This record gives sequence, structure tokens and C-alpha cells, in this order.
Amino acid sequence: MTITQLKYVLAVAEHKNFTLAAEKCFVTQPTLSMQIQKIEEELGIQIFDRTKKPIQLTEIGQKIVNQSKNIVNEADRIQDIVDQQKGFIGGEFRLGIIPTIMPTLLPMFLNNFIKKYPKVKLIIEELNTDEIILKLNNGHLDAAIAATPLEEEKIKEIVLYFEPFVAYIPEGHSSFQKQEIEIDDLNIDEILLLQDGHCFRDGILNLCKNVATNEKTHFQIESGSFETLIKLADEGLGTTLLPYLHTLDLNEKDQLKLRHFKEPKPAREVSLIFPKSELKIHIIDALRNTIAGVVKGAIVFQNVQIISPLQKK
Amino acid sequence: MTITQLKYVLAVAEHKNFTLAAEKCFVTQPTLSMQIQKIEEELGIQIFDRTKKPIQLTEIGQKIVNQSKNIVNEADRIQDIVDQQKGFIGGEFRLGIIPTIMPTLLPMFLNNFIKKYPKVKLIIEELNTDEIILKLNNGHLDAAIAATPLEEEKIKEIVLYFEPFVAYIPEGHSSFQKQEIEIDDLNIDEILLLQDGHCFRDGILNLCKNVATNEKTHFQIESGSFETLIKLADEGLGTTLLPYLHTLDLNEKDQLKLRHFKEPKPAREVSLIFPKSELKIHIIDALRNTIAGVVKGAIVFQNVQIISPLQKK
DNA sequence: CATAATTATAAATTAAACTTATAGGTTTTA
DNA sequence: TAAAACCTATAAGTTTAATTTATAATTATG
Repeated sequence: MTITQLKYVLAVAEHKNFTLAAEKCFVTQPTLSMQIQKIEEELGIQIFDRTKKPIQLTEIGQKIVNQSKNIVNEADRIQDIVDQQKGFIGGEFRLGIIPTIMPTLLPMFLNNFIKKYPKVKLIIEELNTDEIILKLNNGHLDAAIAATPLEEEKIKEIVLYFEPFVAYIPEGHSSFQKQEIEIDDLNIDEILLLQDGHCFRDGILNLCKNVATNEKTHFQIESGSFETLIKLADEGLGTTLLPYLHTLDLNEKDQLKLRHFKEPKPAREVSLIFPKSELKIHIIDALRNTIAGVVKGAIVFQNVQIISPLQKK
Repeated sequence: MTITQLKYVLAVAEHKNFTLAAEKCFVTQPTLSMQIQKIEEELGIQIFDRTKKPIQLTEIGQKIVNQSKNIVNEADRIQDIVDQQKGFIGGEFRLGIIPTIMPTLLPMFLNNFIKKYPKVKLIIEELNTDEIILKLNNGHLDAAIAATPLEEEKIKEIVLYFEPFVAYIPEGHSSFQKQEIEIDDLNIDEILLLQDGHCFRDGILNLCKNVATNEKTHFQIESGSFETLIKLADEGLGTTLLPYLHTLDLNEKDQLKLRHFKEPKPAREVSLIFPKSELKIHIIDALRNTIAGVVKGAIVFQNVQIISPLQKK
């Protein structure tokens, strides 16, 4: 009797169907059939009544299933214990986040994380990408969340999610009527951008350089926050681009000015990055899992085109 | 992570020695070494500190071991569930017995039982009542024999017999001349008792508190065995009370010092107790029947007054 | 310092788990 | 009711994992 077999039994008991249960267990149906036959043979009983459709648990099978749940639960706790211990070992964990990710992502996972890993003391710092790379390399940060790829020698990247850019087009703009827009509809000269140093800006510049390389601008306004850019756009000073998660926080009126790109949507790749030494890999894993859990619900996977945050020089 | 690996971990944790643990698991030593390395690697921790001799558990290792015991226990119950369904009387059966019952009752039924149910592997442990309740609740015992009633939520009690208390009065004591004695004849201060923790003591204290509540004692001697108490009583240090079955083993001379109580005799209720889940109910029934058979001849039913083992606080 | 005891490693073997392909049943439906 | 769809079982072959034997490496012990 193995824990794996018990998991198979639970899957069949849940789905009342070997084929479906096999899928959920990421094995083929014959594997399930054989392993369940094996445990039934070993115990000398029938767990499932295969004559009934859909498959039913036998009386003793129900008892086995109940007990199996206990066992599998207890077994899963081993990993929890290890995680907990590792959280304890970690103690302080310094996480850097770039400003354009901070306000939208942090509230999504912070609560979950600190509840699940109460022994980890998270120290979060808002930093731009250059500062993050510096601090990761000199040991002042354990990990960071930033737009990638960065192609840094000593830094490892684990992609968390792809976040599409959404255009914010004020009323009266030539593209306002369009349902979906294309990169060509935007002119680098009219896009309002965050002040230099924010990698988000670099990404956008890369994006538009593909379209038009002329950089003669009538005026140059660079703000430190998207809120400012939105207000400027509303004043008819141009358009701006917002990362998708940020658009969720807009009021209804402003939401009407959002225009999604045609696929492949331009998007940024957001990753958890950390030194290759993997000194606190266990907390990093916990963080990644927690974020993956909350982001899964918020961002639907789409056909995207990654915009590199690296400035093409 | 497999159940087998967990069993290996438990074996090494128990024996503090890979070679010996391997023998107990009926595998070779390299098997154990490798499997334990494997689970350590999978969990990303060290379970054992191999630098110390003998081998020690690490802090996290101790936690893993504790949880592994749970898992292995729960896993073993699968077979119990199957056995119960089949009405099979066999397999391991862990029976706890309190110290004041152990030496007299066990020899009376053990031989009969193992002859009648050769497939049952009885594992008998002498434990006091508190330990028994603990181990019944956490699954480390299948059943126990103890003084009742205990009023435990998850434990069922089946009365085996009522065992009267018999006073042991040394020559020269004021009550030595009496044929039958009464509770009032005894003074709590002069009764020699077993050391605390033995529920027999608690029962006696309850009994005498009904009579005299003063607890000023000239001296306090509490022994772990009745033999000691008898000898102390013979030295003129007081009287003692013996459970009836124990008095059958006394030599002729000491038997003369026994005085039975007038009816209703103070007595203890001795029961077979077990978790209400009734997991091994067939073996429990077998045990009850066997014990009932041998006790019937030894204890004549009399008018008794049950002394609760629960301490009245 | 040599010997014994104990654990780790390597190579080979054995056993178990898994997959692909397909057979043999039901149930659906046309 | 025959064909199709659906589902589970079986067979054969592959991959992976567990185990063993043999031996090296390490650590106590006299």
C-alpha cells in the first residue's frame, strides 16, 4: 500500500470515473486501473463496485476512503512541517518590488503569505530595477519582483505571470472609437510615460521603437505615477499605457477609455528574481506559490508578445 | 515520499543505528541509507545528524518523526478496517493494563487467549490510567483494562468484573480481632497507599474521604507495589487495602491478616475500555469473553459499592 | 595505530510503476 | 437494434525505483 495508491483511490472516489480520475492524477487510465486493482488485491477487498454506473464505493470502500483521506492529509502535513521549519530558519526576508507592480500585486498576496508563513518576517522595499539588481548582488535583498528578462549573470528569474498592457485613450482621440487597437495606432510622441528609471518606461520605449524610431517630441512630461499620467491624458495631452492589473482599480468612467490590444498583446513578463546562490530558496518557493495562487484568478492567459524592460541602446 | 520510507525513518530514529534498523525492517543497510537520503533530499532537510554518535535526530527530524508516526499509524488502520469488515481475529493488538490489575489478571487469561486466538499478536503494556486514555485516543493502544467509570468522551467501557477491596490488618492493630470490618474502622492517615498516579490510590482516597476528611499525616509513604505496602503494614506502620484478586497470591500467614468488608463491600469496577470507533471489536469481544470465562470462577458476585477511580477535587 | 564498527557509494539486479495499444464490456443514439 | 461512444481491463514493453552485493570511507575503540 502506497500513498500514491491511496491518492488514486481518492481520485476515483471523487470523480466516479477512472478515465477522469487518471487525468487529474496526471497518469494514464491503465495505471489507475492497475494500481487500484493492486491495492484491492493486497487488502483482499473490493473498494469500488464497478458493476454500477457510475462507479460506486462499496461499504468497506467508503471506510477505506475515509481513512485514506486521513492518511493523505497527514502525509501532506510533512511538507507543511518542513516549510514551517524553513520559514523559521529564514527569519527575515527582504523583498524588493518595482513601483509599477507594488501597489497592485502586493495587496493581492501579502495577507495570504503572512498568514501561511507567520514565521517569515517580510521586509518589503519599493525599488526600481537598477537598484534591485544592485541590492540583489550585494546581498541587501533576498529576492525581488520585477519585469523581466533582465539577463543578469548572477540572478535567477522565475516567471510569475504575463501582464498585458492596456491603452488609456482619452475621448476625442483618433483611436477612441476603436474597440481594439494595435501598436501602430500609437505614436511614441504622444504617449505619456513614467519618469526615467522606471523599467516600465523602458519597456514601452522598446515597444514603440519597433514602430517609429523618430524621437522628436513637442514636449516631454514624465510623471512618477500612473494617476498623474491618466489625468494628463484626460486633459488631451496624449495617451498612456497601463499594466493590466492597474486597470482593475480604475473608476467606471475611466475604464471606458481603456482599449485592449489585438493579440498578440504587448505584455510585460513579471518575475520573482533572486541570486543564483538560492540562499533562501524555500521562502522564495513559498512566495512564488502564494503569488501564483492569487494571480491565477486575476490574469487569464492570452497570446502575448513580451516587451523587454532592457533599453536597446 | 512513501510509507516505506517513513517506516525506515522511524526505525532509525528508534534504534539510532542504520545497521540495526535495517535488520528490523528486513532489508539491507544500504537500502535504508539510500531511502533515507532520498526522503531527506526530497524534503530538502536533514532528518538525522550523522556527525553525532549515536546518530541523533535533528530538530526538524524530530518533528518529521512525530508526524511519520501519525501517518504510519493511520496507514496501519487500513488493514484493521479490512480485518474488522472480514471479522478476522488476528493481527497486532495493543492492550494496556494498569499496574494494579496486571500481575493478577494477566496470568489468568493470557494462556487461554493466545491458545484460542493464535493469529492475534498481543502487545501488552503496563500503563497507568492517564497514559492509557492518552494512548487510546491517539491510536497507540487498541484497548485497555482499567478501573472504571472514567467518563471519557471517546472511550467505551465494558465491565469485566467487580473486585472488592480487602483490608490487610497487621496483628496488634485495633481492628485485627474483627471478623468483618467497616469503612469507618479505617483511618485515612494510617492506610498505606500506592504512589500517586496509580488510579487504585485515587479510588481509595475517594473511599476514605467519605469517612474522614482530615488529611494530617504523621508520615507519608507511597510505594509502587502492594508487596512493599504489605511489608510496611507488617512493621506496624499502618494498614493497607488490597484488591481481592491480589489477596489470592498471599501466603497462608498473610492471608490470616485479611479482613473482608461488610456488604456492600467497597469494590472497584474493572473494565475493558477501547475507542468508540470499535475498530478491533472482534478481538475485543474475544478478549472480553476469555476474561469473563476465567474471572467467573475466581470472583463470586457480591453486593458491592463501586469506588470511582476519578479523583474528586 | 590498528581493529572493529558503522555509514556511504557503486554497480548490478530485481521489482514496481507507468505507457501504449487494444480488447471487452456498457450505454447512447441514430 | 446496430453503430458509435464511452469506459474499464488486459497485455506487452518501457521506464523508473527499490533493493542487493560488494566495497570504500569514516568514525570509534582498545
